[in-house]
Amino acid sequence: MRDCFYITTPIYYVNDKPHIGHAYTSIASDVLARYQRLRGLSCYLLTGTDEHGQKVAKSAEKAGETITNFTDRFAGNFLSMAERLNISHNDFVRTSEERHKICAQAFWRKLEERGDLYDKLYAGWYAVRDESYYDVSELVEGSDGTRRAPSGAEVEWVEEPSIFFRLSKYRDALLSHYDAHPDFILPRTRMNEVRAFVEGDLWDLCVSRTTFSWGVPVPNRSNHVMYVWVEALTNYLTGLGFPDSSSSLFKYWPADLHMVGKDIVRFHAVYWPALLLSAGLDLPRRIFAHGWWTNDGEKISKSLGNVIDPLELIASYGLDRVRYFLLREVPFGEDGNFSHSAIVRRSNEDLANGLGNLCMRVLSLVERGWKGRIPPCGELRDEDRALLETFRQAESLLQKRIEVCSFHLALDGIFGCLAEADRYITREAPWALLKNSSDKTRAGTVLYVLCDCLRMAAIDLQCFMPASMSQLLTMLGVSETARDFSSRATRLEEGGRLVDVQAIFPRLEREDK
RNA sequence: UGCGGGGUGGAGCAGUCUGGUAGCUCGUCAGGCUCAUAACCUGAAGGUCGUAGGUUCAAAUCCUACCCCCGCAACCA
Repeated sequence: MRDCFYITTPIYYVNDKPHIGHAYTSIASDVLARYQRLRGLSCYLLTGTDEHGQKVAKSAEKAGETITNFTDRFAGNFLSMAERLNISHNDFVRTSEERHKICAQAFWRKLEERGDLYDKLYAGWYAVRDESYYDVSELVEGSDGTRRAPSGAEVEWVEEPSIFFRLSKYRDALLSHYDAHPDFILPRTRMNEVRAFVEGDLWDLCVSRTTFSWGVPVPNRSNHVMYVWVEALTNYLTGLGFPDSSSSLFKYWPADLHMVGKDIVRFHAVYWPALLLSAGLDLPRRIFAHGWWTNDGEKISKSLGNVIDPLELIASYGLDRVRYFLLREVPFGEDGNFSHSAIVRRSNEDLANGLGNLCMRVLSLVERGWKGRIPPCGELRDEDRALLETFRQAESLLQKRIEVCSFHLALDGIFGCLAEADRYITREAPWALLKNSSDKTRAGTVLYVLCDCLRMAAIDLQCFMPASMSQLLTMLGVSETARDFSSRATRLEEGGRLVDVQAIFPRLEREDK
């Protein structure tokens, strides 16, 4: 088995400030990265910004800034978002960087060497706004009688010398790859969409532009810049030092997972694999396309003014509640609805009443009866072993679910164990045992079992809520070096001292909004 | 028209791929506990799983037809 793992987020387009969708993609990727690291794999997580294209150039102009100032400013926003979200990325690629230019151009030469690029005078309908060409069959008539792209963008007849990539040549190779790797694109519905697209007519892709210059120049063709998508996708290689194959990072290729939003599946599942085949590089192992958020049932859009700022959410609720909510509330891959009442409810029911309260009821008894030291574990009864076994077995279930990005089920499984622990403590009633000095040994055993279960749950939950679970593990006296999955099999040290016990996830006031 | 998503007890959802006693959270009602973050535990009421056919020993789950709801200018995960 490979001992390393490579996960990427998309590179975010720097045209505006980060919103909940960017945060969502990054958090999901981060959970996976942390999970793999806790399993002992060396995991590389890459994120960054996409800074080229006519739209950025125009936005900068509109803002009265130089392009460099403009992109610095917005890239800074995305970088600081990553920090505020506690994203454990290893690198942050900006496509305006020199190393990216080197990478994209080297990649281009590979396509050229393969003979997959050719010149052709392009004559057709072009939408400036989409930076995309459209076949006449795709055009629709607008209400004013003009021709428009499917997106509604105005199109104009353009004739320009262009460079094409032989995408059509890779149609069969793509289809057989999909056949051989049914989990290449998840969820399955997205795979079906992609397959339908490829099974239809797959045209060659126009991959250069001469109408603007804010992009990576095509090698030896100074008046052409690369089509943004072809260039942008190569960021996943830039991050590993491509084309320097001696780079120590190159062992991470191919990517184990490209995390993307459902809107950019086609670029990742069709164009990118075809380009990689042409360049003679291995294909990524998986592409996961997640869904979108609505806000109180409404589509999120700037014109409706209901954009959700992730930084405001963190300020209101705290980071780990937000991370938990986003991944627990909705089956990953589907669209979901955000509302303030929903995040308050999740926080209170699951985190405060469930996990937080259980911790407090266990730890306060330990403080009271054993002066804050983990009690000795006496003879285990069947019910004790059963609970411990529940938590031990949770690991394999967690793995299966994380493997396919079923975050909501992964969390549900862990919280199901915690609910079992709540039933156990009620049944065993250690507070009652504690009243009788002859039963203290038994009470200690029950609490020991519970502390050990909390330890395992906290280890499992670290990837979702790193800061709070680190706090909990510290509280339990678990050393920094005993918090990975291999430590799960060890036992909590008897007599270990609890540290700084306090309520995690205090209840939130219900917000009726 | 088309494309995509969805219709499961009062609310929000899971389960549908791989058919086999209809499940979760919230809410309601009745008990219990009193260690705990007014938390926790037990029990109850409440659903012909959009409709109609079909396949099957068996269908929320597979097949067919139909009905209804949401989204589809731009920005955008």
